[in-house]
Amino acid sequence: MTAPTADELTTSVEDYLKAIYAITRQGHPASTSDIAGWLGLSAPSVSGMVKRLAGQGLLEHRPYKGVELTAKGRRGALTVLRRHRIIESYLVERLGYSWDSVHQEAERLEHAVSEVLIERMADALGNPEFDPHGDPIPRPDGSMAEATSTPMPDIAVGQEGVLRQVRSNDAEQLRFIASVGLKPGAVFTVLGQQPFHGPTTIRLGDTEQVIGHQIASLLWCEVPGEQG
Amino acid sequence: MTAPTADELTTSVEDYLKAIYAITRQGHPASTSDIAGWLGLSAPSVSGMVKRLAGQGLLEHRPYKGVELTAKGRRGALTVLRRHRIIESYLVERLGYSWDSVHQEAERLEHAVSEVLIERMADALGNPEFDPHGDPIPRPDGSMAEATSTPMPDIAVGQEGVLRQVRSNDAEQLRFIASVGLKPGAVFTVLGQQPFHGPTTIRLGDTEQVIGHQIASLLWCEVPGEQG
DNA sequence: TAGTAAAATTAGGCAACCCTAAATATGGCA
DNA sequence: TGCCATATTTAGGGTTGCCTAATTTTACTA
Repeated sequence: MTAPTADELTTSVEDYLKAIYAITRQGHPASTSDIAGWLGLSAPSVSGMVKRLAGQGLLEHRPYKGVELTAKGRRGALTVLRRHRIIESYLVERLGYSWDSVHQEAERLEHAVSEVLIERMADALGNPEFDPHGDPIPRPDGSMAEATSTPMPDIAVGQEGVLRQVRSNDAEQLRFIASVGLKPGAVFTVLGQQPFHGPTTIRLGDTEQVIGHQIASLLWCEVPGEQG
Repeated sequence: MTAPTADELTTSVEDYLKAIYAITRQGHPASTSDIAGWLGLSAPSVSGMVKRLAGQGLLEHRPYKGVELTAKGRRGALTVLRRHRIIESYLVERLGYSWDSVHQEAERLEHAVSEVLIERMADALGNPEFDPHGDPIPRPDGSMAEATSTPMPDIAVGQEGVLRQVRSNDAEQLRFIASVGLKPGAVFTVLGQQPFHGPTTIRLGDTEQVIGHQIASLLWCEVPGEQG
């Protein structure tokens, strides 16, 4: 009894949870400097906040080792993530934002929006499972669809892929992409990927194509058998 | 040159400006306790904040006398008010909120929304001049349409009025309102108004009607000659 | 294993805002 | 005109969160 969870996290707390969630996705605990870098804060600020959050039961802190989210912290992070991605989806679908300009707006709104509004937006959109960036949207219960597509530059060399979505509204770009023979459903094999945002080389039918990073990262592809 | 205005007011500051704007609408300066009452804060808190806001050039403070907005302060207040009313309009029009449930949501969003988003929502709605409560929406330049209708309980006794809008989506309520002979365009005279949210008595044609406050405040009316 | 560079934490401060208690100014009434 | 209730402001504190400087821990390397 007494103060059960007192939800209502502050903007700062929500940002920390999101950051830690994103960092720990990689599998290892989040270090103080990881978090500081992610949020653009000084390490001592993070140290202090981490202590407070651990005190609230939102994360587990092993001093000098790093932090991980508790179940409660993860719940908070997923709630914010759902808000963020629903907002992005809504702004793109209903208010004409381009998918690459919504982030900043969502970043501020996600802390101000009520659960009711999020669910109304979600309903209005037909409860989408993926946002305009192709990232899966956490469901209200915290579960999430498997991410099934990947930007072309992230596909391992040698892998075969199927183009699923072209993330651009730019007529010029779309025309170029079509001109090299790529359209949703196209099957290709990745032959090479230069590092440092270099071009991707693919075999498409009988031809080889070299695709610059800017374009390649608009091409979201499914890699057969990638799922668990 | 140098720091021109450094816009970006905090949530608190925006709330103070809105409150002071609303209070000073009545013509007289806003007293510390008026503001405290409006915002639900202690008088000393307001005293302190007033000093800070005056320092920022947002309002003029005559100690022990009260405060008024400067041009800069008024601009801030009208910006927030525009945001608030556009948001309310959008939520009602596009996301199925009832006009009496949007206030709280708008109260939080108005501090998080960008100017771009507000203008997109406004465009999507066809740049409305009035919000779902009948209040005029400040234009981006700060000007505002004249408010031409008033809720029935706010009409002075003896005044004649014309029903312009029934602010309800509730079928029951609409049926009741129609049953007493009221429909948009109906002309009536206010015979009495009990205080403390008491009923309004009107003459409508040959009959007298007593209308409870809940219903009466849904009835937005035009009072001939009220405008300037 | 000692030594040191990097990472993390502690110390000490600051700004925004809010609060209660204590002092002070105002303005109306006797 | 003087007194007093009321309104306002000043004093003194607390919290959240961020920062820089100093200290401590860790972990890698010689």
